[in-house]
Amino acid sequence: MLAGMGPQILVVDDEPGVRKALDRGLRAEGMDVTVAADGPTALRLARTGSFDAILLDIMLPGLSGYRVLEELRADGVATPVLLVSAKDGEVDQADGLDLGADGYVVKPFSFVVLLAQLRATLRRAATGTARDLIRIGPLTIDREARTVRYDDADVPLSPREYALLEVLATRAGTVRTKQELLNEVWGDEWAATRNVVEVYIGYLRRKLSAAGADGLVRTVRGHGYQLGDPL
Amino acid sequence: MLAGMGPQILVVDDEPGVRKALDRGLRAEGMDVTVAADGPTALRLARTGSFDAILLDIMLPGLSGYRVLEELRADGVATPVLLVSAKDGEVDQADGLDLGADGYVVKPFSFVVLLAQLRATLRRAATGTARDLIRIGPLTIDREARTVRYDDADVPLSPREYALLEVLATRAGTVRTKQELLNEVWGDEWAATRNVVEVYIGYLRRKLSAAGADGLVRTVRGHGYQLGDPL
DNA sequence: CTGCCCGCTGAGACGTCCCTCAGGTGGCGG
DNA sequence: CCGCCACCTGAGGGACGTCTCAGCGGGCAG
Repeated sequence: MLAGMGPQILVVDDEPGVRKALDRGLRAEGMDVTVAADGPTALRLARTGSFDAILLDIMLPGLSGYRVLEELRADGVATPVLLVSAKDGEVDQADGLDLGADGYVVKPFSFVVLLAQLRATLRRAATGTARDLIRIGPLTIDREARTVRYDDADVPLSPREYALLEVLATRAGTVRTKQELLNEVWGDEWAATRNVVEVYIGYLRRKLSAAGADGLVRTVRGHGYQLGDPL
Repeated sequence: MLAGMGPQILVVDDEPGVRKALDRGLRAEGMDVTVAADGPTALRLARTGSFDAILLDIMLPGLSGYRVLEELRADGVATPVLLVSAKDGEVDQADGLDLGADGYVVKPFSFVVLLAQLRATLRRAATGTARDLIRIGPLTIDREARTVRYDDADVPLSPREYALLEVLATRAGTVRTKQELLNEVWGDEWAATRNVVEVYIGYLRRKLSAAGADGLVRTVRGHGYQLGDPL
């Protein structure tokens, strides 16, 4: 694999082990990798605008990844950025997506997952497609990565919970009956089942509430459920 | 939502319940839906070429979905087709992907999953991007849907198993050491662990073997593992 | 041929996800 | 105000995914 053939990737991380692993893995995928260990170096390199994507760790000594991203965007550099956040919730005031990030990966990440995100980002950039996001106030649903964020905090959902939330979110403000939800989330041939929907609404509320989102899913007695304010 | 505004979808299924559910669900997403209950009708409608995508059940009375797809492609109709297969393995001689299908959904499907596939298909068609597939002989890995097929049979893998296979497949024919696999599949900060890789290689081999693929993953004693024939 | 060591595999512990069931609670009609 | 019924919730069981461990077997070096 010759240099200059593949997409140019800038990897920014302060841990040498992570840098090395990403370097090797991405090169094996035919990408050209440049590494940086700190914020200022990352900024200087990124400003050249010669990269197709940037993998940016948030926890950096001196200048946080958020700040790097912010400055880049302020300078008009539009290179796609994938934020890499530390394992714990990594609460921060600024919403990375609002700052212009193109995706998140949460440590510890499997390389395959990171690679999928990176490829998706490159593909979007190449074709000029927008990211497939649903935004309802501070709630952000990423339909491609199947992740949910509230106020920049990750909301970990099981597949079923995610599917239920997505269905509710696609028509936020309208009431969906339990039967509709059963059909769309659980499948078609569900003969007269139990109160699965109620239980999962409960799970969803609990997890959303833990992330600070209370009252998002409201019950319309005798009709069904509804996400967010009525239309 | 007015007709004519969204993507035109043709839904072909012989079960009225499924047709109705898909019709409602897709319309709620802003798509324009036309339904057909049998193969000949589907063919007639699809030949008009006025659809953006076709959801095609394989089990159809009279004319199977495979045949419908085959005839369409023979007629030069390039409309993207998503095959919907019955719950069991649905073994068939013809490889749907070879016939020109753009994706698979296995019943019973959650609507959210089907929708994600459909949206991806529409996006690809709109931007002219190719599907992200890895093919190694009769083995097909769909990196977008994270599914694996062997000889047109679905190989169900757990996330870990899939990740391991994908990493092996990205450089088929070359030997990957266990340490590399650990780094790329399990993550970076894995201090001196046990024989996880060996165990998962075992799982992978068992599942691949159950699908008819024997000897795909070979052991290079003292070095690591390798997918397929040496280069 | 023989012993060592790498790799394989079965068993099992542990967590998570999915679903059911049986009460409890609170809204709303009468 | 009272009772019914829709909804909620805690408890629990079964299935699955993930990882560890211990013992076995077979390749390969000596």
